[in-house]
Amino acid sequence: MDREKKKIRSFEVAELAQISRSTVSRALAGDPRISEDTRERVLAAAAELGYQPNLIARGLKNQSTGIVGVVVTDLNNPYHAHALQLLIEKLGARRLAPLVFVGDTAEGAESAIERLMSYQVDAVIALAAPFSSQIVRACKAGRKPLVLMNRYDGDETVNVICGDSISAGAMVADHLVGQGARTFAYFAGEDSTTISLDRETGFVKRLNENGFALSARVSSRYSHAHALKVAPELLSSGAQAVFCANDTLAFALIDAVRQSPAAAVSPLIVGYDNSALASWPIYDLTSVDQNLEEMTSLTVETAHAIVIASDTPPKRHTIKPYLVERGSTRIQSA
Amino acid sequence: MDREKKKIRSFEVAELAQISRSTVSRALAGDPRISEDTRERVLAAAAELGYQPNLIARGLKNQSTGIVGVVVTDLNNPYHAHALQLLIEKLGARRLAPLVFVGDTAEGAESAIERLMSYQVDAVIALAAPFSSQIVRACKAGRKPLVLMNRYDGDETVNVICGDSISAGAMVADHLVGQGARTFAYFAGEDSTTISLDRETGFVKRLNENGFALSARVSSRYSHAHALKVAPELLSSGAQAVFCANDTLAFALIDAVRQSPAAAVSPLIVGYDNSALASWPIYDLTSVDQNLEEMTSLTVETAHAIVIASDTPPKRHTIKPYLVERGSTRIQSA
DNA sequence: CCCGGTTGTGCACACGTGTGAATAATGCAT
DNA sequence: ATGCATTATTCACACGTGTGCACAACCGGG
Repeated sequence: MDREKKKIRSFEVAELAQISRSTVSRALAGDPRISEDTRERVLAAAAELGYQPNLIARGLKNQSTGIVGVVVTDLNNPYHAHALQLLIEKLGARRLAPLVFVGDTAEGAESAIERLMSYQVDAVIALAAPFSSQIVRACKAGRKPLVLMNRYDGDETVNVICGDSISAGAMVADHLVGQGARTFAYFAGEDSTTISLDRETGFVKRLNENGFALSARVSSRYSHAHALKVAPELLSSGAQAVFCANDTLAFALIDAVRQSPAAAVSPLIVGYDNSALASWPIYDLTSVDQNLEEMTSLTVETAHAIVIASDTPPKRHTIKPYLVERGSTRIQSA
Repeated sequence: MDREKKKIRSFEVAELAQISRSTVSRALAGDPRISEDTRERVLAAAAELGYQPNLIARGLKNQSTGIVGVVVTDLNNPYHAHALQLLIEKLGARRLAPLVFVGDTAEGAESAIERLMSYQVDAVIALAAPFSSQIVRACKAGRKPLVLMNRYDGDETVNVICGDSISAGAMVADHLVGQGARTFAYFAGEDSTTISLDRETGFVKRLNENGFALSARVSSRYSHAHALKVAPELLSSGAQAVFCANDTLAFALIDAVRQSPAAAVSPLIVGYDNSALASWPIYDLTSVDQNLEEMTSLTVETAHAIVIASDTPPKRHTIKPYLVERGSTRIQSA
């Protein structure tokens, strides 16, 4: 074996191809000024040595590293984990590399951004992150383009890719009314982000248009245990249908119904995120699918456009979600 | 506002502090040759300008970027997602930055490693990745130190941090015997990795030592849907206790019992990974906890040691898992 | 023969940092 | 005053790459 091949720089390739280093660089970049036969010779030499360009050096010279910072909050939430996976895959397809940080607290997010700056990332993607105001401020201070996914901020100068929560709420209202429900409740999450509120307002607005109103509203932290504790309060309202801000809340609500000593008939229940668990027969939960596939595609596409041309004007996109109907909103046979 | 602060290099700091650039570098690095008052002046200037060193340039010069490549397979598996989150947090605490790639296929893993090489990562962490042989080969070719987490390979030259699957299997056997079970089955996963097999051999060995044997064995892919389909075959064996290679398989088995028309008594069931869902009342599953907290700590510690001193000899560590007992292995009152 | 145009290649610099070697500054004893 | 030791600072180079500009080679037409 070639025990001592230590480092293979463009210099070694040039040496083997009997040619200057600049020509190697141009040949690999596809510069038309290089003749066809020398290009072939360079490619052969590069392949033989297994040359891989040093992207750190290239990044220093080009002032563009091809690294994209990704800030995420809680990977224990399967929805975030799935989104991150899709982002990583789609970034990779465009030859971008994701530097991932967890910012689950305000100062954590801020320090994550600072470190991303030090690594000269070409752009930052913030994934459903609270503390968006800190992130926006930090990115603006460092002149780094920012793409907010599923979070939006008043600022008009940042890119935003967002689900259409208002029409999702309306869609759910229509579905529940169509299934025959007449009294409605909303199981809210703790966060006061615009996105989360939009789901509720879209829901309530469409209910009103159909001549109905919200008869109960309970909010909980986004944990199964806590949601399970407050769910009985919601059930005591006797609403025939409940829209939950989150699949986790919906699962807890279903569990609460099952634990309830009075074997009352379950309300119709709709969740949000269409996580894997929703399709399991034990829950069989009707849920709103945010179309993460398309959302992440658009996010990466936007980030890529910025990396290519840094003067790309900020875009604001909206993704249409769709409803996946399952057993939890089917009229009970009994 | 300082609209045109454009770039702040160490040069600008030197200029403000009326001093040379080298002195700035040494002052920030804590070189004892720098006098105390000039150091203070440098720190003040750096703070005033908000100077953040360019880690790309530093990486080029020092031949050490502080970037660690992380290869993961499936973030939709909550166990992997949780592990990744812990890894990211602990790497950050040691001022290392994770460049994350998904290698869910053999050639995907290989290309991920190649890209990591191009970015001159200081080390590679492979997280429960199949195709470990390709990864080991690629890292060896690029002279990159590798830490395998929860996967091990015959190769003695790579670092390995692994759960003690054999003793976990024994622990489960003891627990089930103690709960009064007399006939046993194993619900296996599809993969033929040593780790997965060790769980079974540890289990069977301890059963034998106690005078029992395995009466049934069924294997399935690691998806809820597929496991649900093959579960009845396992149930038909009539075993009083089932050890599952995975929480996912255990959940599917529980679902299968519930769907079963013959309202037979459920066997005692034990899972593996202690995922969040296991603690939900609806499953209340006894499960083996691999102690991810400690496992990720040790993984990062090992990677860090390599970054500091690249001649650190390869270590092989084993983490003791523990059993979390819940309702699924409690003797039924009925 | 000379000159302008075309084509292919090489020289030298820049990106921002860390660091060995050299230099200036200072104290101290001769 | 001068030589020597110690200290504080600066000079210049290296890391590996891309690229503007100069330059060589060649060719054809006047």
